[in-house]
Amino acid sequence: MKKQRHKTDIVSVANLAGVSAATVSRALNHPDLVQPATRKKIDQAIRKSGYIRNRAAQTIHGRRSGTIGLVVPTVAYAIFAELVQAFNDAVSERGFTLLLASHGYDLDTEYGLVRKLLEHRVDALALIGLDHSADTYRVLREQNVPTLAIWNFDAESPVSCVGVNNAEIGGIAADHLIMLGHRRIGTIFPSTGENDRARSRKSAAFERFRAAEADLDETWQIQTPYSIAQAKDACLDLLARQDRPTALLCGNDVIAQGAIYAAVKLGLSVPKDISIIGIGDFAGSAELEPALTTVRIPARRIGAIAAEHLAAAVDRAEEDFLVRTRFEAELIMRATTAVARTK
Amino acid sequence: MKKQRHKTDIVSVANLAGVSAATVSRALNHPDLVQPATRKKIDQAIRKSGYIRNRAAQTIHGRRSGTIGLVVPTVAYAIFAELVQAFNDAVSERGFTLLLASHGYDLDTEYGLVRKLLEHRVDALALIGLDHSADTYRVLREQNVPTLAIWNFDAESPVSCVGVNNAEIGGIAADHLIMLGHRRIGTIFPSTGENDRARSRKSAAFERFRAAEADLDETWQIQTPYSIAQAKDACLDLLARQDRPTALLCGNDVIAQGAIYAAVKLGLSVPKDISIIGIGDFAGSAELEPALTTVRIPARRIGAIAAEHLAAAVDRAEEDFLVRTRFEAELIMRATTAVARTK
DNA sequence: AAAATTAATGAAAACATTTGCATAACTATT
DNA sequence: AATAGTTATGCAAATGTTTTCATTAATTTT
Repeated sequence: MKKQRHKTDIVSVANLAGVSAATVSRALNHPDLVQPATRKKIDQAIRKSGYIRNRAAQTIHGRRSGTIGLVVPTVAYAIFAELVQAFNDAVSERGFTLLLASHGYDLDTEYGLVRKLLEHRVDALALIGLDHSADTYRVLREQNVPTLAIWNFDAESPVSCVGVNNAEIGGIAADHLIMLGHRRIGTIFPSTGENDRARSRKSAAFERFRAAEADLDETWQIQTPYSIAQAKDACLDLLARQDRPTALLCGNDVIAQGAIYAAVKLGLSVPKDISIIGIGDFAGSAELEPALTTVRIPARRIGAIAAEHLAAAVDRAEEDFLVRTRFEAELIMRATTAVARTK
Repeated sequence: MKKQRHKTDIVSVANLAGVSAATVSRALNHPDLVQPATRKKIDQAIRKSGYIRNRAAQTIHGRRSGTIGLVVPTVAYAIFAELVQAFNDAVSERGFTLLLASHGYDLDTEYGLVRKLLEHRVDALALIGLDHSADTYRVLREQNVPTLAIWNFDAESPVSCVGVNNAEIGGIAADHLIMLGHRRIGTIFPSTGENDRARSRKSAAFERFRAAEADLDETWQIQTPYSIAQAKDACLDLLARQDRPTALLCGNDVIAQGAIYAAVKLGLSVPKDISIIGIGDFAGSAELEPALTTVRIPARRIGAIAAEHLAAAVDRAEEDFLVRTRFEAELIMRATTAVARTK
């Protein structure tokens, strides 16, 4: 065989089956409208010719593209991997395919990605958080594609959202440390410039700490990206000092993991010498030794519900899609926090 | 404003700019063919109308769809998250968008996903490993879409591949343990039924162990999915026994991580009481305490090169795309393995 | 058995774009 | 100044589907 490229489109299938293209189309989309006998002929023709429908042609005709876009900061770290998986599972179960894009925490890049996904005529679009450029919000409004912000809940969000209240989460984590008697507190957060999740958590936590008149020594407040290696590194410096905090609030579990490793490496006992609390409760956090105390964000459920909302909006062809679903965060007390020792 | 849905297609832009649709198309695709002045008018019209090109229409016309498909078993665990990220970065950099699908280690599901991606007319397609159903291989051959298997290298692979030799990797890991004097060996692998990576590693390792006349007590060989929690669980049983191996070879770093936690939890010292070696060298493995000895698979580089190959194949519109790139695996000695104690 | 209804199929228009060919308006050459 | 060559643009065909409308065939009703 020379070139198998004898374009196998719907009319070649129709010819092979001895029917019209319209009938083939119907056999595929509304099988009940075509006689079983013809359907069988068509099935055989399809099988024989190795025909695969052209989704682009359907899309152009005005049908759904059958794709849903998801834009995340990154998928490399556990933070979003679980979410992506859950979202993809749910979306896929409903017959959609996922278009994935990641911007590395840069909101201008994100705008470009959103445009690209819109060029592909995604039927719906999910973003992470509510921090997005004005351009992004504008284009989403103009195109009127069902859009949903995943991860944080905000009763006044300009677009639909499914997630948790990050300020509350920061509060929960802070309260836990305060309740255990900690008054010398260190925090490790990523840059909060273009990350509303981290920003809300951090400022809420600081508020509580200040109200409790905790010592928030400047040098105990570190900034590091979401990376185990970098968090561990940063913590090695902090924890090696004689004058260190008694508790560490970490922006998320990845950072907390780094912090724990740093402590173990330095021979410090967690939680006796230092209490550590994370945020997220990612896969693996429960298995850490010692097991991580953290505030659980139900990533899988959030991802699944988000997908469900969007798929439903597409199916119902909703004009003005707007839902806001709030998930409750929950303190998961494990083994990395303990009552503060009186110094 | 009532409904912004005054379909803003290329002709409405053309009208607004006072030119023909063809000219607008050219301004977008071959800017050098249209006069700067007209280009400017068109730019303004586009800006004003909020026009976003319809990729589906281009695709249908025979142009590239601008998408590349990636089918993975899962993205939830660190195993593939890094790879997906690297692949996506590289693909995106070259102007493509990623269509992601995951099948949860089920090759029939995988076939369905591949078909779906082909319906979307992906310009190229990447799969993980070389274990795929006959249907999958057939449809890929028929459609003649540049396809590439990521993760393992095989000089006789039926499709292009970029990766490592998993048998070699299994050998490297086994040799390391043997060289350290271990003769009582436990292994923890996932089900090798539909996973050629694990299968190759495992059988190669067993070969070496047998050649060294190691004790491979049946009850020391465990099967568990790629999950920290389940691996830890399984290891708790194994390591609690009086009669336990002196070294553990883990199917990958995720499993190894679970094994380490199990050992720590039982108060065993790694590597004094038990040596543990992983495979993969995922993000975070170096930071573990104790740091994990493992065989490095350069996931990021593999993902990037894979994307590069595919993008190039698309750009050159290659008829018969076939490349095979081998990456060398490398033993990374860290702190979880040590010389076997004479019992 | 004729008329009316229903079921199955086909012809053709529509979808949003790209591109080959044709045309018109310049610019350069003699 | 007439001709040839170039450049910028428009027209219309083509891409692979779906769907409306029309037509024919089969079935039911009278």
